[in-house]
Amino acid sequence: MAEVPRPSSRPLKRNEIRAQNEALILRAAEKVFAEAGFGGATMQLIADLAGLPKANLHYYFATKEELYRRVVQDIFEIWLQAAEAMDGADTPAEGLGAYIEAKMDISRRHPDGSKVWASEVMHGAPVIQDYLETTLRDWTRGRAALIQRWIDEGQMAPVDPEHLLYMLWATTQHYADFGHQIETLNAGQPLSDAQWREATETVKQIILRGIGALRD
Amino acid sequence: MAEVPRPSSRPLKRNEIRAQNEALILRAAEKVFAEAGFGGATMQLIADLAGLPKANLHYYFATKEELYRRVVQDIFEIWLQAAEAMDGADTPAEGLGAYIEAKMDISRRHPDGSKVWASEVMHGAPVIQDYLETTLRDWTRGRAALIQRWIDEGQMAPVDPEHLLYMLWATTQHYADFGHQIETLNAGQPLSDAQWREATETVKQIILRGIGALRD
DNA sequence: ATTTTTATTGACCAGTTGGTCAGGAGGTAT
DNA sequence: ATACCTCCTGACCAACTGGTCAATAAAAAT
Repeated sequence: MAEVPRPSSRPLKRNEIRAQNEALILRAAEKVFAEAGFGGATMQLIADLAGLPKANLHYYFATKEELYRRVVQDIFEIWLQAAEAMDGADTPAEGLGAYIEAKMDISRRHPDGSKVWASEVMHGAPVIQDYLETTLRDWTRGRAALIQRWIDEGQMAPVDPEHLLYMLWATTQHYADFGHQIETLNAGQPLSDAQWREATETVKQIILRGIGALRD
Repeated sequence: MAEVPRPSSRPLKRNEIRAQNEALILRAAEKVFAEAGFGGATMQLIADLAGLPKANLHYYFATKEELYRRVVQDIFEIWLQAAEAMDGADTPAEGLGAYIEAKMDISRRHPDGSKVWASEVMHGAPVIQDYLETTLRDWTRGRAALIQRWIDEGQMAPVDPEHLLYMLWATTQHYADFGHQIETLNAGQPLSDAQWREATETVKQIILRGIGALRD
């Protein structure tokens, strides 16, 4: 594995050193955890990818699990932020369309984070169970209520809001989590800009039409 | 972990012993691989769950990887078989509807296998890459052609067939792979019969309507 | 009955892993 | 300058892992 280069090499202040090394380690950890899973990842691999001695990792992150937890939290934060695209929209087509676009964009830009999250949930969420039960549950309830409002207003068909949300998550995250499979079926090539656009449009079209949010 | 009991305890012929122990080990392995990932799974854990000494596992499966490969192949076979539900259908509503139902059923009955597959693909398909490039690629091409035929016949809207397939996989498998998350959001309870039916119907409705395969 | 093949298992091993630690280097404040 | 705090790292270790093996039991074939 090639090392991740440091952004620059001018003299560093202490604040910067900490911030920079943590970021460096987190980036390497995200990749290694995504590729090998928690159990398959080793601190040595992460250290090599970050270009630091293993002992240095333990200086910034006491345990492998602490490092892992940070990686999982980071992707969760990114998703929460993307969810804001859904608020402030008047119509389902607008709100859900923007949410789909935001999540597809994240799948493209943070495939490793998505995989780590998927892996964590698949294994029973041993380290982020509390997030599921608090933040995620609240978030889901709120958005389900928003969707229900749209249904009550006659702006979309009466579908179960939670299952609709699951469908959005499943479909968008699939492009990150199963990216390798998609790439293999795409003649071994990563999706091009145009293909990502087509994927996003297809997903939007099928779902928005499927819930009767498109006038046609 | 509690042991998986042997089906019966009458005197066994050699054929039966082999078949029974392999099945016993495979079932335990599927569960452990699903819960811990390949790297996190240990032969000792699998042995304990199967109720056999670890050395006995190595008698039937030479290496951990060989055992793992068998687990992955098994779920793949199950999915291929389910795909036949799609053939012989005259309309997209019929064919895709049956396929969705079959895949939802598998997600419910074989959640562990689905997770192992997902994990394998997420980590770059190190042991089943050839399957992706041969069987899966051929299968996908064939079904995409079938969908394209439906489009050409005017039986459904012109959506990209491959992205539609990805959407079917993503949505149905999500109920297995992210089952823990769904359960957590469902007040910690597994989905009931009625909830599984509602999930299946919601998925079918949104997708079939989304591709214009439902007359309404 | 005896030989041969298959199945079983406790004990063992070499390699790897997460994590520790003492000692030193390098900024920062006084 | 010097005392102090943060940062760095090679060497080390106890625990665990996949896998081996020789000895034994059980069944099948002769």
